[in-house]
Amino acid sequence: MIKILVAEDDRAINGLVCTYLRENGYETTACYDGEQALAALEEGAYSMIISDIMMPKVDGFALAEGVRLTDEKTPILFMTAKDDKPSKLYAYKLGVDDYVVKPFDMDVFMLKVAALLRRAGIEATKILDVGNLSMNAEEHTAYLDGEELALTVREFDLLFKLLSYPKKTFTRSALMSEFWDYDSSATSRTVDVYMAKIREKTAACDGFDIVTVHGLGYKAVLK
Amino acid sequence: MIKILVAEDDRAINGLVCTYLRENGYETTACYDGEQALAALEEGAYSMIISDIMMPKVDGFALAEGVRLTDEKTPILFMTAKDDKPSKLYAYKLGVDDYVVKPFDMDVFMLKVAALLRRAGIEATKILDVGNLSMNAEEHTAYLDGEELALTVREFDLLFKLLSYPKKTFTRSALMSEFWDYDSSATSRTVDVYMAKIREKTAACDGFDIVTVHGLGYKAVLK
DNA sequence: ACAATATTTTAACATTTCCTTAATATTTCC
DNA sequence: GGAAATATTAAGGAAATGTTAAAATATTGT
Repeated sequence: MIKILVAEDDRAINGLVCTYLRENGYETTACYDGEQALAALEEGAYSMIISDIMMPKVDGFALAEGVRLTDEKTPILFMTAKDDKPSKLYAYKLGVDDYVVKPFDMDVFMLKVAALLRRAGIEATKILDVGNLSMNAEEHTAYLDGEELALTVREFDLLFKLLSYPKKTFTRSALMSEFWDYDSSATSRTVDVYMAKIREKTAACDGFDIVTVHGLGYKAVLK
Repeated sequence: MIKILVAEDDRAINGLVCTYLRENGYETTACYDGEQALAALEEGAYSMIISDIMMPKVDGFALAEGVRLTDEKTPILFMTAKDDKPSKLYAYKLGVDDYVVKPFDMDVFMLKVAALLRRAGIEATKILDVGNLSMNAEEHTAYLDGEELALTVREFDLLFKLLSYPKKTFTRSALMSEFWDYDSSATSRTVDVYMAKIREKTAACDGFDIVTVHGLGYKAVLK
């Protein structure tokens, strides 16, 4: 059973969204300000968070920021009247997954919800911020202290994967089967060379370390 | 994700149990009487049912009886203040798998839950908490009082195995056939050296002891 | 199509970590 | 007390990983 938290102070819109979600088989919890939402999140586990930006007490940005402190994976969808670029950029920087501008079409909205959930099952968020490093999987770009950090495709994929699941150890074969062609005959030692490369290029990163787990593989640990 | 249904009318106890379960990686649904529990069971599939005996509307016995009409497998664990023999006998007769008497120690309780799931053939949680030691098989990490405890792969595997089946004695050959290559020529004495290592590294653990069973092998006992 | 450039992969050697053994000390069981 | 099992330690060797450079392969620009 998929539980979705809906934070929106306009009760008419909140009710409408919840109704649609329930009709599509989701379980919903309605909150009418950010404070309520944070309280609800402490109570139970949710598969997704849908939130307005402008809300009493705690706004959507603060809510998203609070959630991302402890939870990098749960998809967050913003629905808002603010169609300005700075708000969008700020939202994505906070780790929000998607952004719909009111008024929106409910059918499209439902498709977005489904897509986000699907992706959450497979991959984490598209945007990653770890200390002074920021990665964007959509654009395949990385920024270190605001400066673009040149990473090759393989380097990017490997680093993004490790940082998407901090502390989780990945074996060389797991990484290779994900990023290398099926018929690739490359040695698993190739991964080692990339880790050396990544370590060298991210030496100035202050948010994490690439740690080798002897006998298993590699992991990223936040610090 | 493993979903567990918790049926208990005392909301404080229900909440406590759910919190612990969630902290150990399970998904929980709280019900406050037997009727609610039966309704929830019709709604979705659960890997396990934890229930009080004395509850409003439909009591634990009736709940277990109802479940066993159509479902012989799902483990049922009773937690109750009734420590009388007739109740226990009746419970086991109905097909209840285990029975804990309140008040109970939460760490022992969690191990019981893990053991029941394992016996039912349901892949257990990857998280193990015993006293001040916490192990995560997914991350292959161990924490002692919050500090990371460095364990090699072998050490981790052996300790995790012993703690997964507390009180069960493992022979050296059983452990070696599980964690060593089949063509490994290592002496079974090697296990002894690992036990010494593990004992040394877990000396500050307050939840268990690694005990030698003379002539057989080793086991972990909770304390 | 070609050269220039960038990326990927391999291979060789250096280094580190871990596993195993063996020798000795201690405990358990009869 | 004595035999067998287990505890303890340190050291040699095996295996895994780090590092570097060069070869192989892709990619790009002209």
